[in-house]
Amino acid sequence: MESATLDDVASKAGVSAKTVSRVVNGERSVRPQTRERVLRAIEQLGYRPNLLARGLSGAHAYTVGLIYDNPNAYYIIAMQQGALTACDALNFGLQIRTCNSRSPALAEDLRNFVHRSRLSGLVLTTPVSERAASLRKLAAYDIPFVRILSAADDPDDEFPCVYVDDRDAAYAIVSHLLQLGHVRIGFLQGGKHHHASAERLKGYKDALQHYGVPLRKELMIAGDYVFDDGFRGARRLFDLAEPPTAIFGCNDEIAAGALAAAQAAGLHVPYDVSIAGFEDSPFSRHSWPPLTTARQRADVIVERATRMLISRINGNDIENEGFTPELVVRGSTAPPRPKRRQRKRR
Amino acid sequence: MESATLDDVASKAGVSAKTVSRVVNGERSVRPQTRERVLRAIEQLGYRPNLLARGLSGAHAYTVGLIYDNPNAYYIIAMQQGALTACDALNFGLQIRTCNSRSPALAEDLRNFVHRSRLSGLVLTTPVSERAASLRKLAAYDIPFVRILSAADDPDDEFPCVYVDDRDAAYAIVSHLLQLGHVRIGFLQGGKHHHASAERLKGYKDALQHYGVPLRKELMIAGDYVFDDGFRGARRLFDLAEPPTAIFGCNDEIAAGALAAAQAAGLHVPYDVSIAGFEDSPFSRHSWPPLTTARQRADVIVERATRMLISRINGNDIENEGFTPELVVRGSTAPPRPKRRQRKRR
DNA sequence: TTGAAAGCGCTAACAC
DNA sequence: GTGTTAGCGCTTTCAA
Repeated sequence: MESATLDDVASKAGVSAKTVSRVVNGERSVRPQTRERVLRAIEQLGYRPNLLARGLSGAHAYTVGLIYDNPNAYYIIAMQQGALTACDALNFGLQIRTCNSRSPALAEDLRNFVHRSRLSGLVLTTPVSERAASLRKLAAYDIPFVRILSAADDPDDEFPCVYVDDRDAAYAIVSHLLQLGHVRIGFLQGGKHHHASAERLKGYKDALQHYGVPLRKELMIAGDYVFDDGFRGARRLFDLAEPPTAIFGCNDEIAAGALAAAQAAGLHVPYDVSIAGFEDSPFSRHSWPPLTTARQRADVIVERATRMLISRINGNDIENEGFTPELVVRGSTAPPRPKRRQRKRR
Repeated sequence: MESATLDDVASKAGVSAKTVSRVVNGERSVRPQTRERVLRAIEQLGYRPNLLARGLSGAHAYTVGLIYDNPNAYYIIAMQQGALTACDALNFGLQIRTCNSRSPALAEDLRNFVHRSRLSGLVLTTPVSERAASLRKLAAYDIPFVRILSAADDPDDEFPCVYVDDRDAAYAIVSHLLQLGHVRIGFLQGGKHHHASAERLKGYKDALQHYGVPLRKELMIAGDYVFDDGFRGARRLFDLAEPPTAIFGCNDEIAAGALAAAQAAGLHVPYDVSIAGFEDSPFSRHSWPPLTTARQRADVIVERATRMLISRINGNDIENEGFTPELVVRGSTAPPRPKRRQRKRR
């Protein structure tokens, strides 16, 4: 009942163990005909390589690490799911690890982790993937990695990546609000140590500019990706002499905080104020009203990154790829109340 | 830089490799004095056992599996955290796996998983842990496991477990509502394939009975542990000729659905209706108002279960242990509005 | 393009 | 109590 061994396959296919090993690992130097025979034997015996033996014997453990520094449970689960899908498909193991992306010893911590488990490489998610100095050290340690990062274009630098166009997605959300007729749109920023925060802010600014709406400092509130900052930030916006008619929170948790603040202030969403988030966590569907947001397929993105990483480890480089989160309109956004007449451009 | 090997430690301590192995694995038959010497050498060399070699060589891989069939991201993350804490402390690896607890092939799926990775044992969370027939098969396959289950008392059957007293916790929540003066208390049930649902229902009934409040069929609504069922169930309650003044949702997601339904119906929580949940997910703090709930320390519970499992694998059985989730009162519950005079007992 | 031999770091089984 | 020997299933030389 235990899985067949490499030797079993070898004798069944009438070749040596080493040849089977070559086929399993996709090495070139096997005659197609031989490869066929081996593959058939593998199929028939239901052979699956023993990761422990591979790892013990080889230069690396045929296992990749997924690194994150993120408190968002939904996001983590989605990423794990994506990484697992790729690893299962490619016969790799997966190790999961949190880290402190702001630690000065980040690169050393990751190196220890890699060496201890003899990992083949790392998938680095934001914001770990944005610590440039640490990345250079990792490269110097000869640790393969693929980054997931926030960028409007392929950075096309020395390190491979999957890039997510947060700017364009934020632009789409703010455009949606502008098209509904909103002019005063509050922006609750995310933590400064995420590059995505700056990108989303750019998207916000670009959209306003494109629609000819002047930027107002008092409508842009600093904060972090947490409920409480969304709550406090929104309250500050509501307290303005001329409060915004719409608020864009840099992620769903911030938006949920803003929603709570609106409710606490006796405001009706979306009639008194529209609120939009970012991420499409289940969270955004579980509020009332449900949140307009940008669907970020963390599972797909991480699966892609993991496949890129494993390909690289196997010696086949794959080109960088980009994703753009997609606007999802729900009940939390609606046209502003027609108090006084509002200009609507374009 | 790579970790020292067992042989390194052995030669440093002036003993054989096997003796070091014995010390590392906590076997009895080592003279304290020898053990001391070995431990010192381990310390000095910063030795950490190579899990791959252990697994390849030994009867099992010194790795346990955490099995769940649960869509709740917060819950999963908390469980992973707890399992990881225990595994790190005890030098075990951890593999994480979802499964379909209702599959007829559950036991076979788990066996394949265990054999493929040569796992040492499994931590089974609800509802996987409640599939009695599959459990018996696992035991027949000689796969060690520890269950986490919902029970008011130690079941004291043939299989080890950590038991969570959902009944008592539900009793506490309903008592809290009764003490506030609520008499008509709606109950939104959780999915029938979770034993916890039945336990929480019992707690609800027990509390009503204890306070002399008659049970009303129309206040108890069937459903599953999802937002939509909470929403729909609450709406049915609001539509009653005499709607409840309080609602107890079987978990936080159900309660969030009820909260949304209240808001959609223009009801103010807690002034028009009180709502309580169960679980203390971050979720319950991120709604408005925040939810009264029962704090279920999934991380602590799973850590305990994992430690029990590893102890058993090492041959030292540990007694079953129970936990009771603790009432957390937040803004979503308050005394009912004094419409007409309400009897208050006890 | 393929194969033979050696060994990864550890534990099992058995000796002493 | 402690040491010895063999071998887990695979990859890495290196040779054919």
